This record gives sequence, structure tokens and C-alpha cells, in this order.
Amino acid sequence: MEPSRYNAREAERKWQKIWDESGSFRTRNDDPRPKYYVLEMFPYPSGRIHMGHVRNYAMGDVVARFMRARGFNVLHPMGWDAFGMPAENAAMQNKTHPATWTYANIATMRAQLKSMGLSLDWSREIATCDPAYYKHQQKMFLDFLAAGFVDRKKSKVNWDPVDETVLANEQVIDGRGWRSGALVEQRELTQWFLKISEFAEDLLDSLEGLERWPEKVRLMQRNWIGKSEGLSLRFALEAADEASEIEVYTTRPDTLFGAKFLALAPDHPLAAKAAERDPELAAFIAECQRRGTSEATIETAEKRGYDTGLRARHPFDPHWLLPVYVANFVLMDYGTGAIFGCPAHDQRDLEFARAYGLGATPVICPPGVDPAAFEIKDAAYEGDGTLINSRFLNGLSSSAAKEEVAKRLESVKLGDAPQARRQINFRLRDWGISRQRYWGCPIPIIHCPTCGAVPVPLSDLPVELPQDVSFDQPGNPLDRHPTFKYVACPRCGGAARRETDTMDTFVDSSWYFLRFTDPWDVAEPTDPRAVRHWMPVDQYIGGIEHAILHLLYSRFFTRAMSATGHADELREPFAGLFTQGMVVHETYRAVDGTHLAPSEVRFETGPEGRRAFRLADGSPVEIGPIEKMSKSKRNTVDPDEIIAVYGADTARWFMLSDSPPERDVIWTEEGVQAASKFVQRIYRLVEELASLAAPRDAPIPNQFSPAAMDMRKAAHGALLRVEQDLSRLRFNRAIAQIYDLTNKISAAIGNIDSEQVPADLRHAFREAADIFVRLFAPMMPHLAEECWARLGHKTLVCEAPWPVADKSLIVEDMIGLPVQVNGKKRADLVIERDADNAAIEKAALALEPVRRALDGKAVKKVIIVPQRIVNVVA
RNA sequence: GCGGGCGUGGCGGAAUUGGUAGACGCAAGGGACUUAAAAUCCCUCGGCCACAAGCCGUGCCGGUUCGAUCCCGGCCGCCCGCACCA
Repeated sequence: MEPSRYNAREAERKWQKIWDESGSFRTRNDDPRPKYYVLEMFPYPSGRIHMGHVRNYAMGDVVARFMRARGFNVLHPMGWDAFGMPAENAAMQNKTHPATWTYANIATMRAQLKSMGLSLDWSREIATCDPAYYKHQQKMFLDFLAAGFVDRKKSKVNWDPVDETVLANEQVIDGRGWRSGALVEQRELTQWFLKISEFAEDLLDSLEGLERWPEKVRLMQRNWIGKSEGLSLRFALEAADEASEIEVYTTRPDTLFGAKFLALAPDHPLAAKAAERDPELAAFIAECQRRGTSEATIETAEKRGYDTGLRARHPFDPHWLLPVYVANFVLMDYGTGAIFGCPAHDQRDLEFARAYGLGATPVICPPGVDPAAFEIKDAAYEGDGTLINSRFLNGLSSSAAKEEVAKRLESVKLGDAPQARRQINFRLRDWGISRQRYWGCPIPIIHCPTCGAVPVPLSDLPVELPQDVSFDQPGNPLDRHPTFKYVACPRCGGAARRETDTMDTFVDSSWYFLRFTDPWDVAEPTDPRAVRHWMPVDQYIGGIEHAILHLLYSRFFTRAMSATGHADELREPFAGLFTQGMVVHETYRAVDGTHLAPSEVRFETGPEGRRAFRLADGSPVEIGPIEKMSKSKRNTVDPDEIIAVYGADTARWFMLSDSPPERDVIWTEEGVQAASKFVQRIYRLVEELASLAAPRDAPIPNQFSPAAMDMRKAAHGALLRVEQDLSRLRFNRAIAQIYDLTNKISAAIGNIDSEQVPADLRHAFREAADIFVRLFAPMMPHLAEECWARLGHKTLVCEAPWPVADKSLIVEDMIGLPVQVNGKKRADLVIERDADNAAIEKAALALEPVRRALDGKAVKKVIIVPQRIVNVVA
């Protein structure tokens, strides 16, 4: 008889329709079961899904289906991060409206995701470009404004000259715009800011509690927030005619007696003042500013400065005068924009001092080093130690000296205030959200010449994007739109101008997970009851590229929403975070050096290894390095094609097998084919099982033969291990267990006389089959439904409960104990599980290989680790 | 430069976290079925040795331990963050 073939295409369509019609994945907020919220980072609707999406959403779906089977009320929603610049670029290129382009992409990608068979609650779908969504975002912006979380200030911004927009610091990579790649310029603009820095302390401290986050991500956030504890310290100036002092920030007050100079940022007000009477200094400052941040990395940061002629008095010695420089390496927007330089204990200061002949007196002696012999050569000593050359501080430790300096200077007055105060600084800056773009959420503000920045009245929300715009010139079309831009002031009715900047799209994604809890609410962004019920997200899954920005902004947003009554008492949005690896693929290069797509290459595997040839003309092809799938390298694989050829289950299975989920997975043709073969193998196996298994309602036999027991043990053992692995998101290991069980079932079937299968064995097969199908159902849901039905079930496997492992079956009467002699394994001992140590020792020593290894030597000791191992020490 | 992570067969990776190294999969080789191929099934598969016995083997060197892929110290290599933050 010809074994039947599983037709994935047909079956997948069929089961997707059935799931849809039965509403299996629709989630109700009033369901009494315990909740579980699993979420994958929602996609940007770029056009089509890629393999990275397949991997990400396959993982989330396994978690969703697994937790559903384990009795949880699972929330597993999907939406679209739909605002952003590609839509405008497309508009410019193809003369399509951004909305048209975006919604067409959403339609395509929704269909693609549906073809994957994801157990999503599509009734909660949201798109951030929908006025029904961004209306709430505008309301929250106004609430934040009222609560004091919003700031409008002039600030130096990163200006992307190609995209003609402002970029956040985080969006500038190596001095270039993260999207356009253009060199970023510095410009001064008035911008809207969200005051994330006010939450810096809490955002930092709360990282401790995020135990189910990768340590790596927590560390990255910690560094990004960049807390430092130090002293804000004022130096009096020798000539106290105009500005009388300079305030610096330092984390090393213990090195104060090693100070050789003060340095100001080029854009420090005092620098500008000094430049008024010194044209050369003005020229130096101008040069520093011209370089800006963009070239800082290109110029290997040579330390340069210019002496202002000012002299500052040392806080502990009014006769000790320090030169004041303007230096290119001092940043205006960190600390006070001024530093004191201690060349012996700061590498930058040392380089600077060497260039200008300022000397370097060591004041901290490293532990275990003779102070008399200690000198500074090429490297500053930045560690802690014992104070030297520091008058009253000599002999103190760094930390005691810091404390002493702080204490003394706190109690000394300079002018009306203490000369120093302890200060905590953060690297984290406020979040500039203004973007000079059309396709984003409008900022609901109207600028009135008499009333200032006036919030748009709630009744006028949403401020909708006008449809009639054109992209045939650069810049923001909102800024030249007659009726959008020119409006009456809501307060005085006079002629006013609407804010034409839109919000950074990271704002949109900073609260979508909250919106999912009750996306139907038209009046409010969220229903606090729904938030209380569903939040936090139990398992969030996405790419490591969002380790800082998206996750930090979301953590901030959640706090700000709580403070304004939109998120109950919630502070942390994501209890569990998992960052999955990328999908990578080999690259191929033709003789002319151009990249070739996998479909253009043919392979030959011979004794000399694997070689590749171009399909078109048979010319040799160089197999290049394995890299992230990208259009430019042409090493992408289209999920649509894969699903069309092999089916969604195969694609999902392959994406989860082999590589641990946090690591990159290599897409190979062999790998998909192996997955596809396994799908067929399962189908055939279940077909056999269906004919061998006892009916579902057959009575349980009183006794099981050894063969039947083996089958039962294999099934329950696999169940236990798969359960454990899936709980920890170790999909690759769960899959290995399923392969293993498959092999065991096949072997068991191969060993029987199919004419006469005893009832107990039939029962064991029934039990194993029902377990087996449910084990792979989270990964290959369509195939599982098909198999479940073939096994005679009338229910859906996606609604079936997870099987319960019978642990008593796993416990063996006889156990195998490896026996070592002097740490080397020599034999296996099979013995009763409850044998005592004396019996084990006796049996172990009696084993032939053990005696041979001992070779007559006296046994000194026998170490027995219960249920584990025996080690004979001779 | 600073911080973090990782080095296990031809390849992806397992190893109950101090207790049988190499599960499972891929690739390769051999065989069965077939006119043939595909598909399927069976066997072999870290190295040395003719089999067995045995020896060696988790990047390298050393240490702790009855026992180390796992812990400690020192090197080497790769990957990823951050980068003048005072």
C-alpha cells in the first residue's frame, strides 16, 4: 500500500479556516482562568514579512499555544508599527500616498502572517497610523504636558540633511543618520521633549527587579542611563571682574591636588565671553563647533585646547592658580560643561597635559606600589589607591579622600553658597520627540502669538493628518499645508499656527502593548481595569536591536501613563523578555564579484567538499561568509515561497530547531528539507499508530508487558522534558526530544507482529500517540490537528489540555550507574534503585572491567553519588 | 580603550550546571527495496589501533577536586555593546 502524503497546503488552509470559525484564539477579558500575556514586537509594515519575522512569531506562537494548553487565558495580539519614513520615501518615489502604501503593505503582511497559522487574536489588531489609535496618544501627550512630563526647549539637535529631520542621539550611529546614512549636522531648534531623565533613578533601580530579562539587556540599559555620583564644585577666578567662578563636575574629588588645569566646553558661556576679546579663541571655538559630533569619530579625537588667559584658584589654596582652557573634548551637555583636569589619573587629561606641557603629579598611589617610585608614564592611573602629594589627604584611601574633600568643601562658602555639593549625574538625556515629518502622530499644539503654546482642546482630538499632501519637494508637507497649519487660537481666537512637527515613531510603540488590553475603548487610551488584569506582559519576544531605545522608552511611558491615570499602578511593562537571534544565510558571489541569490546557484558535494555553480551558465560561484539576510547581499529567502513549497509547519519547525533561540540560526536548504521530511514521517507514523492504537474509550488494562511499559515510559519521559524545555523557551531541545520520541515509537512499531497486537500494547500506543501529537502541536499546529483528527478525536488539539505526565512511570526499578576508577569511566552497573551503598560498592568492585582497571591495587575509597555515579579511588 | 559574551566531531548543537562528553539533527560512507531514480528503511560515523582491550580528546597552559566542558588563575582567538559622560 502506498503511504499517503500529507498535503500541507491544503491542510493548513483547512485548519486555519476552522480555527477562525471556531474563534479559538479570541480572548475575552472576563475569562476567569489565570491570565498569560505573550507578545512579540509588532512589525513595521515594510511590504512583506521576512524570515526574522517567521522566527520571532513562531516562538511567540509556541509560547501562546503551550500556555493555552496548560490552562491559561492567553492574550496574544498583533498590530502594526505603521508610522515612519519609508512610507514617505515610497510616496516620493511612486507618487502613492503614505497611507495607501502602508495599508496595502499591512494587507499583504496580514495575509502572510495568517498563512503561518499563528494563534493570534486578530480582533485586537491595531495600526498606529489609525486616528483611532493616535487620538489617544495625543490625549496622553496633553496629559503628560499637564503633569509636567513634557518640555519645550531650544536645543542643539542632530539634523539629518538627507531626511531633513531631527534625530535622537540614539538614532545617530557613527555620526550618521541611522536610516539615511547621511552625515549628521548640529542645529539649534526648539523641540518637544519627554522628560525621561526625571525617571532616570527609578528606571535604573528597577532593572534589578527584572529577573526574567537577559542580563545583557539590563547591563546595556544601565550603561545607557549612566549614573555617576560626584561633586559639583566651584572654582573662584583670579580676576573676579566679570564672571567670578567656574563650576565643574567631578567624580574624582580625591584627585583635586593633582589638578593642573580647568577646561571648558567650546560652547560654554564663559568660553564665548572670553572669545569676545580674543579673536583667535573665537576661531578655535568655531572650528570645534564645525566639527560637531559627526567628525569626532573620524578625527581620532586629538586633544586640543586654547588658553583663555583666565586663572582659577585651587579650592584648598587661594595662591595656587590653574590655567583655564577651552578644550575640544569637553562636552557642554554633560555635568556643567567644565572640568578640572588631573593628568595623572585621567587618560584624556593626560593626553591634553602632554600636548600643552602642563605636567602630571600623581596623587593616588596604586595598592602595593612604592609611592616614592610611582610615576606616570604613558598611561594615567585611573584606579583607586592611597593618597600622596595631597597635603592633609595623604595616607587616606580614595574613598575616604573623596568623602573628606566633599565634607570640607560643602562647609566652605564661595559667595553665598557652599563651594561644593554632592551631585548625581545621569548620561540619559530627555527624549526629543519632534520630527519634521508628515507620516507620524501630529503633536496636538497650536502656537499663538499672544497665548503661547496652547493645547488642542480634547473635543478637537484627534488632530488628523490631512490627506491632500504632496511629496514633490523636500521637507515636511504639513509645514506648507494652508488649512492644517494656519488655524485660530483655541484660547483667544486670534490667528495662530499649528505645530507641524509630528512625534518620533518610538512614541507609538511605547504603549501599544497597553492598548492591546482593551483596544476597543473609544473614550480612553486604556481601561485601568484591563491593564490591571493583563499587565505586565508575561513574555515579550523580539530582537536585541531594541535593547535600549524601545524598551527604555516603553518603561518610561508606562510610568508616565501610571502617573497620569492611564496604566493603573503599573511601572514595569515587560516581566519577561527574550531576545531572539537573527536568521542568517550563506552569501554567494559570481566570478564578476556580484552577489547571487540562493535560487541562482547549484551545488555539488564531492570528496573535495561542497562547491557551487551558477545555474545560468555553469560558471563557478564563490561561497561567501554566512551573514544576516539582507537584500543587498541577496541572501534572503522569501517566507511566502517557503510556505508555498513546504508549508508553514515546516518553516516554523525549522526556525525553532537546531540553534538555541537566542543565537543566530543558519537557514539552509538541507535544514528545511529535513524539517519537511519529518513532517511526512510524523504523518506516516500517526497513520500507523491510528491503526494500532486502542480505541479512546477502551478500558485500561490491569497489566502492561515490558514492551508496553517501555512505550509508556518513553512517552511520559518525553512529555516531561518537552514541558520543561518549552517552559524555558528552549525550543531546540524540545524538538530534539520530539525527534527522540519519534524514533522510539518507530522502533516499537517495528518490533511488533502487526497481526496480533495485544491489548496492553494497543493501549500504550494510544497513550503515546495522544501525548506525541500534543507535544509537537505548539510548533506544528496544522499537522497536529490533522493527526489529532486521524487518531479519532472530535475536538481541536489547539483547545486540548496539555497531557499530564505520570512521574511514577519514569522511576525505574533497576537503574544504571556508571562506575569510574580514579575518575575514568570503566563500566556500567545495573542495580536495584534502592540498593544501599554497601551493596552498590560490592557489586561495583565485582565488575570485571573495574577489577581489570584496579589491577590488584588496594581500594582507598569508594564515592557513591546517589542515583548518579560510583567512583572507585585506588 | 571600557564593558559583556562565546570557543565541544566535517557542520548546527546536547550534556540534569561538579558526576557516563558528543543526545537530536545535518552532511558523509556502506547496504536493502527499485529496470533506474526519487522516496523509504537498516548500518557506520571524534582521533590513534587490525578487532577487542587500551590510549588521547571540550581553544592553549596551569590549579582546586575522588571526579572539571562546568569552578579558579594566566594566555590565544572570535562575536556583540558603549565610546572623549569628567
